[in-house]
Amino acid sequence: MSRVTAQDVAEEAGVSLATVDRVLNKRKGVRSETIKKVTSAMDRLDFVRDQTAANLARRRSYRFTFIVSAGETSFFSDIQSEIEAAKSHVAKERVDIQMLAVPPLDPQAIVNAIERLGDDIGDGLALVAVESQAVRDSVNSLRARGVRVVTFISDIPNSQRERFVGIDNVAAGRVAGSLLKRFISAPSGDVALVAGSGTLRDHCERRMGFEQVMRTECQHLNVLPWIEGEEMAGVVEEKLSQLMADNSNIVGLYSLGGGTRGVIDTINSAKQKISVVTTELSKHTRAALISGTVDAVLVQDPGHEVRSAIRVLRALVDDAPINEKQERIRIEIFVRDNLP
Amino acid sequence: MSRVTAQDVAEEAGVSLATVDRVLNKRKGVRSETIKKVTSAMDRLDFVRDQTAANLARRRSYRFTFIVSAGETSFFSDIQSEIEAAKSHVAKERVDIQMLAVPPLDPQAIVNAIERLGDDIGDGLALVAVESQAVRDSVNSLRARGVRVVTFISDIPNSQRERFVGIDNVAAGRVAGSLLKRFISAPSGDVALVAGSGTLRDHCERRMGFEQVMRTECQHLNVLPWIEGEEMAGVVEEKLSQLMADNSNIVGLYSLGGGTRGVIDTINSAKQKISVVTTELSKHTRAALISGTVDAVLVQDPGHEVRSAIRVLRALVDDAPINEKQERIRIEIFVRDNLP
DNA sequence: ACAATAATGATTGACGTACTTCATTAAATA
DNA sequence: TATTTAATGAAGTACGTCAATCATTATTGT
Repeated sequence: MSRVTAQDVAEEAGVSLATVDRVLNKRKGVRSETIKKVTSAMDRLDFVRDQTAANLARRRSYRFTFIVSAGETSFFSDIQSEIEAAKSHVAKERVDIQMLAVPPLDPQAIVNAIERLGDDIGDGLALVAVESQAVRDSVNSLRARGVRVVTFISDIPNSQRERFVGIDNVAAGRVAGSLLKRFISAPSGDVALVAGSGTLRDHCERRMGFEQVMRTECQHLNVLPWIEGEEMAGVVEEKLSQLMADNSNIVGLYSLGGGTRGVIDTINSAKQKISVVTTELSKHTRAALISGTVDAVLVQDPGHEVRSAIRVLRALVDDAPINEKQERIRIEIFVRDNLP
Repeated sequence: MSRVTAQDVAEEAGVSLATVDRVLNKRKGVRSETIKKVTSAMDRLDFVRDQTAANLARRRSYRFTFIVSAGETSFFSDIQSEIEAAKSHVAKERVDIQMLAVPPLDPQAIVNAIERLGDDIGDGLALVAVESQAVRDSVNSLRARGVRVVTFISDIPNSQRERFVGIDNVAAGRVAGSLLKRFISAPSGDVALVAGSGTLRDHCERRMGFEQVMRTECQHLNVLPWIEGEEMAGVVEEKLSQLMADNSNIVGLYSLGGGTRGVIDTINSAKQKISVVTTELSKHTRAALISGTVDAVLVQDPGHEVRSAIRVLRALVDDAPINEKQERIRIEIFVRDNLP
């Protein structure tokens, strides 16, 4: 009925509790045949060590730092509130989380933040990375100090970060492309592309994926030069209305980053029927989905990403296996009818 | 540096550890003003009780039972292997899980299984429900005995189950409808509907959602009488080829349950270009997505559902709050480019 | 065969909370 | 004021594992 304890294993194996403990924690000073006796007893009894008791005894607690962009987009404020929510939740399990918001698109700000934190950074760092050699170096030196590092939402390949928690942005772009391909029923026409900034890796990757599909599978569609909206609704609105005035045959649009509100406003006041795919669930995109202005929204779930980053960091610290299926961040597609 | 303990709270509040404990566990015999002293001390010190230590001291362990359909569909074998995987994972946290597979579509089998288990069912049950008064009664009497019950994948409304872990099937049907609506570029035509069995609540609900959208938004499309495939590829194949022979203008198809393999085989050997939406990620649907036979697949993630059911049961036993966002099961849409 | 070394046993005190018992003090009632 | 009742304190044991210490055996090499 009650659980099998290390004491039970000791009795079954005919050794002392101390020896079982030595085996359990891989300490030296046990003959290999004794180890075998103990492990086989564990198998027979179906022993699983009680992780909670172990953590308690080890007085292990985890301290993780999140460094995120302080951008005023709804996506990053969602991320921040998800971190806050997760923080109070995992506090019960001896996990302590601190969050730092740094100016967006500023590699030096990240480096400085890491510098300033010093050892206070704790056992692990989840970082919304910006591609730059300085950040890469900073990450690598953290790893050398034994701090576990995961990149978060935006990756830095070729660094020693141990894992990337986020979506495959090239694939996201491809999804947008193949959805638009199916949504557009016109035999030919132009497709507009609205992005935030060319300096953001994830935006570039999405664009790449999107154009890949357009080029190879949609010869009947012509992708117009992209609009850089600088994440500001006003700028997007101005540039996009200009583009639509110049091109009367726009049949599709993919908005792959910030500034989606500007896109929606512009399309709403236009007369053409355009198939639209955008990014991020916000008040505006939801309303646009429901009204039919937008056909689909591609999303990465911030809550899932935050919780996943924490679980991954914890597994890294514990040298425990990672549940790949659980930690894969999905590219979610929302249409009007599966809105949460 | 180190965590705040109940002892620290006692000192801060100027009371004894015993009193803090009484407050913490809501035991009686403490004046309300003393309670206030203690809780305010907790706030000041930012105390969070260590759940792991608490569970250890309480010698609380959880025992949950899963009763699932033994159907040979890939979906249920996925579910079963996810339960197995979760089982070994949560064993470390004093959660013990047993799984029972019962013949599908058989209410009596469920009732008998519950009967036979008796108290061995443990603290909670996750049940792939079949609608029937006997099952409803069985669930209700479990609840009366203090066993926490969640329905799983398929719900029994009007029972005393405390929660349903699964997707909104009506919404799933609507998603299929609004995707097909966008995918079909022909100005008019017929739409085929393939289901497993009319006795399955989730299939009926999906059909309802689908027809809702078709009726209200797709007057140009004509939904043909549905095909009941009884979850067998052969039956589906036969009936569907007949249907396609009789109706030369089929432009869309929604396969909402089992037997998807038969659908795919039939379509592959047909010449028409049909827009297709199906359910469940399997070897076959993946291949069909990649080859372009199928345009989109609607999925509920079995791994997420299993883990969610366990977390929910645990929260119910602990009287802890449930993280609604985390536990909402999504209707996932897969196209060729976001396949996991 | 003897010392030197390696392996094992026995014991103990954490870790932070739960829960009980018994003693003590304060407040409410007669 | 005496007496009952309620509130609080003090102390201890338990949960299952970790980790350290010291004593006791086995197992080596010489």
